[in-house]
Amino acid sequence: MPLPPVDPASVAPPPPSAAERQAATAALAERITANLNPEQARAVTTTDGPLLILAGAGSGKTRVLAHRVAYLVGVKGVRPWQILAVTFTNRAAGELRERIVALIGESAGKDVQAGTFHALCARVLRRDGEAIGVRRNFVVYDTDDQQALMKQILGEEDIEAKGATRPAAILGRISRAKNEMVDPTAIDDFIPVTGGRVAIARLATRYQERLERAGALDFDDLLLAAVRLFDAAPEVLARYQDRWRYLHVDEYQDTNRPQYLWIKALAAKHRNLAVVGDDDQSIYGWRGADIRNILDFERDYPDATVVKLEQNYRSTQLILDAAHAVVSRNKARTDKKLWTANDGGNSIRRYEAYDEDDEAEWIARRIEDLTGGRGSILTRKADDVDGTVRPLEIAVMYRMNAQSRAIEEAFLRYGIRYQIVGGTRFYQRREVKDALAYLRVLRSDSDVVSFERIINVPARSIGEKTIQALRGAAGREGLSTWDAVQAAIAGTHGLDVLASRTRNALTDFGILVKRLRARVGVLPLPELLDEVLEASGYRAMLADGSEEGEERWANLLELRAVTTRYDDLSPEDALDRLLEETALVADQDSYEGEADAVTLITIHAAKGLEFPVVFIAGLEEGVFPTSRSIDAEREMPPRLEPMEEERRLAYVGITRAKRRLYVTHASRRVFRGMGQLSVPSRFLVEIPAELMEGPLLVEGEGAAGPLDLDFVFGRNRGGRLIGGVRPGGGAYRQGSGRPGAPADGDFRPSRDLAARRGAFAAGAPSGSLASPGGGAVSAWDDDDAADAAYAAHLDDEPGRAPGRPGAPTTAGSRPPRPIVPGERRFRDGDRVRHPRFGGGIVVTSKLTRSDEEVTVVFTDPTVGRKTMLASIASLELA
DNA sequence: TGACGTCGTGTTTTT
DNA sequence: CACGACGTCA
Repeated sequence: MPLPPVDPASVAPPPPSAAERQAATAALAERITANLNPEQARAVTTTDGPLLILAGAGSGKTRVLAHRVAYLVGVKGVRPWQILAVTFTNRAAGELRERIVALIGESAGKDVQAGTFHALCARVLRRDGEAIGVRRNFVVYDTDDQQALMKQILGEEDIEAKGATRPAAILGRISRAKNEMVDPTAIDDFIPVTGGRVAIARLATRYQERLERAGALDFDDLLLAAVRLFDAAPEVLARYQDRWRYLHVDEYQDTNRPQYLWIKALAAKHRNLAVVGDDDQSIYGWRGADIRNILDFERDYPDATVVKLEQNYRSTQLILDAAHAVVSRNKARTDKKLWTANDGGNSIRRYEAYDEDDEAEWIARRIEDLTGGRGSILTRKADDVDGTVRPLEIAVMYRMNAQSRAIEEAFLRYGIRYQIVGGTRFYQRREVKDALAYLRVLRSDSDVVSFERIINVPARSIGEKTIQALRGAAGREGLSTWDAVQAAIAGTHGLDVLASRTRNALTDFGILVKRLRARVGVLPLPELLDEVLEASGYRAMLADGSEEGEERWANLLELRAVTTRYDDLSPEDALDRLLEETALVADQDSYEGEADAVTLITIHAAKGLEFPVVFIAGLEEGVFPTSRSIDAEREMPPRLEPMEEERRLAYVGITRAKRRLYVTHASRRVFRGMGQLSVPSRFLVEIPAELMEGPLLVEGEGAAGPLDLDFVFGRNRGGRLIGGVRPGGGAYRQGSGRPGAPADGDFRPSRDLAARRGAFAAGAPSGSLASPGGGAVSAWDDDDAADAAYAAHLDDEPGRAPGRPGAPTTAGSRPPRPIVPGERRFRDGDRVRHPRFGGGIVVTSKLTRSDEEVTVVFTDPTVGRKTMLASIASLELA
């Protein structure tokens, strides 16, 4: 702990007696554990030896970690820098550090080593990597860089890059081998191509050679090299073992083999290893995470103390019940159940949308209600959160980034502030990568990928042919890329065939780089960046008056702002740090908890976050769970792990919600430009009906029903079943009996599209529901049955039964709503069509003396929001 | 060489 | 749809 400076003039107090010191420490220990439950306290005070903390979602594990560090420092007298905390994301590391600082103060807190595996390994390698031949100034190649490199190799090997020979696909196989710690240059893995087969080992060999020559490590190599270093250089390992005596690993269930071995090596000497994790939240299997690492912890460390944190402080019991109902279907998991002292909570609200735009609109309207926004139909407080929620308390989560687009568009139309986390990551934007590539070129002669990235950006007439000549010469003559450029300028090393025009261009480029290099270490980093952008002509290139150029320039200014963060370092160190950190930082870390905006985020990226209100969109078979997991399940023999991982992902998503959860799905969705019909996700079905408004399960039609359907997804008006989902995942549909219409039978949702269309046309849309009132209702109408009932209740409209009797029986058509004098013809949420303005949705509608005033938000953004009189505008229900 | 159009193709999640 | 590969023309 920091001590106040000693004033020599003052009389030093007598040193405290041993007894006094002991009492003070005990008091501190008391204070640290005061606000913890007994299990949390045990996790905090069990400081020595291996410790496994099984921490369920929302059980306060970050709290435990932070308090544990405080306890180590304050009570056990451990020096802050002897404590290592490894997290999975930079954001988690930052949060943890913040919490620690809050507990033990800035000066001690900042010395605690907290970071991701990748960042820590990079740091270790930067310092000691030379022992295994890793250059001190290595660069980290991200996915883009790797692909650029692999593309080169495929070109040289004359392999057509498509399908399984796409750079990404090949790199995926190489990465998988590395994650399993199999040497990719020696694997027996081939891709069949027309007229032969491609050996992955050969491409991997080339790839590793290139990385080596470029002085680069990819993400996987960062971990592998760090493990290799500890293995090959015991004295280096010993140094780190003695420095980091108290080890903590967060999200242990997500560690892969190299990470496991790295931490195991570090822990081998002092054995003070505390790992925190939850097998139910293991969602990175596709990246090599090995759930066995946590399941086998007790086998690895037989003397381990095991603490289970099962009290949840985040969510309502209802939300926990829903989450548990889903995840407990998994076979591979340790049995456990979270509980909470929080109240029961609101039902989960479900909405079946017509398509993704309708889904997005519905979410936007719900958010208006929740926040009391301008279009809100709620004037009364209907439950604990409605009308009182701030945008920052809301998150919309989805399975894949592509889903955010429709939601963004709706938010734009509704004027809802939002922030997107993830997606196109900032440091992956072209202009940002270009600028960073310039900076990397200033630091390295050999970074081919960066050289090739910028050598002709902005255009300086150095084309593909020239680049290939340079590359060829570098390979042939063993030159660095920079030396190859010099050789081309001088016309040596067989590079004397280039036209004088290109030689001039190269000369100019060489002068530019030299000039900029002379400024490194002289100019402060932000000014160096200015100089780079100016001298290279990059700024001029963007200043073409286009909107795009402006946007890109704005991004570069943002990058410039980042460079000012390293003001306290020397310009040279600042540059190196920038390059290091930008390679290892994802945009996930850009999540701003403070901005008053709705958060749009993938479930993966949302892990570790919590929100009072959560929407999960796109709960459809094929989207969530993904079609890949469904395909895997259908393989012979079936592979069940992908589906179990999807289920865990659903669990993670649900448990992000503190008070209110909304789940949505669409009955049709445009995917890669093509409309697809969708069936509700099995995860929706797995949530017990009584926890949801708008139950999916129809009574008496469960798995044991006569048709052996997992659930029924629709009935026609007569209450006749129109289809359902088979236990194996296939779908069943009932024929309409009409001539020409398909007959009863099974079909496969993801393959037999024609059959699905048949099912769709046969009776009713896929999402028809039995309403709470018992009548049949078509949910692609607009709001689902529960929603309609809810709205009816709020509107206090007599004679409006829930579920809107008289629902259509034929897809696409809709009975006209009768015009009743003195009664509103349009209701909030109605989809309408206007001859000139196209389709839209009614936002508000109110009766005037003699007419009805309808406000409609049209789908066409150029039309926007319009208020019109129902008697004049030829507005029709769509 | 570079600008521009057409065609084909693939799609999760991220350090 | 959105992006990259490839072909054509200036």
